[in-house]
Amino acid sequence: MYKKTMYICGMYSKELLKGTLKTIILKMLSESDSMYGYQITQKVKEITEGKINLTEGALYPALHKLEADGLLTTEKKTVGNRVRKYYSLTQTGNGRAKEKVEELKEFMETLTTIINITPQKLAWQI
Amino acid sequence: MYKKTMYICGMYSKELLKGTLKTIILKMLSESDSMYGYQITQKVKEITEGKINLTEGALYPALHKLEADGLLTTEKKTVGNRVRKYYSLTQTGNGRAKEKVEELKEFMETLTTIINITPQKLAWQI
DNA sequence: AATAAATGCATTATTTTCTTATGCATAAGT
DNA sequence: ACTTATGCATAAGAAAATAATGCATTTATT
Repeated sequence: MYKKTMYICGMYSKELLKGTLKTIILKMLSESDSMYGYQITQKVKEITEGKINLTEGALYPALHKLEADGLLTTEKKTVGNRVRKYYSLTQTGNGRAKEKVEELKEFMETLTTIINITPQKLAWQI
Repeated sequence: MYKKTMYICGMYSKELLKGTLKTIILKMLSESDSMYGYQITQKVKEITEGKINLTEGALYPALHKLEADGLLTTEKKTVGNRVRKYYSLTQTGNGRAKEKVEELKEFMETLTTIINITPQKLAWQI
């Protein structure tokens, strides 16, 4: 039996993670020379204290897409008897990583303004 | 001709908005007795200074879904010759709104920790 | 007066993206 | 022996958004 106990993606409503996956991947890779898929999931889990668990079904397609888009390059390394596929940012990918992180920051600021509005500020009708 | 110049959804990468739409809707409604669809789009646009423009194709299905889930009730009002469909939170919806906003806040905090990590903190290999 | 733009509802086809489940394979712990 | 962890990956299905429609009224512009 090769039953695999897959974590559901994160402790949050999974919905929220949508759209942020690629940014997270790019950010992780921008902080390291290279990482392999499983390593990314573990590192994200560690940093977020288990709050975000990337699923493989989401991660690998995303990595492949980023590679196809020329943002990542890959290199296979055999460690012991295991093959790891290391991903690293291309020059383009490095630029894109910065852009995406900036974009996410701005978006979070905007969301904050929505969340912080008080009934007073809304207390008028169009 | 009834050409409609629809805005692309927001100035941000549309991806990011995914998963946050319902939370935004619930938050807006929690600050007002009732709002109609178009009003929500305009209010969000105003608050975010044009950075988030909700599209109708996303908004209305989301509103209908929230209503079907018992979080919203609707009431049609005729203003002039126009019919507006006003949405307001049910008691359940009010509770859910608070939950979703809290969840979003926590998620943003988690994202911040990812974004703020420095190369130093990552400078080790698994 | 005619035209364009804005206001207001809504649906549909398509695409994107994620979840869930599956599959194989090795290593390490119990 | 069996389970858990490590490591890659694909595929079916669901979910949610985009983009494009459609209709009708009102307001602003020319």
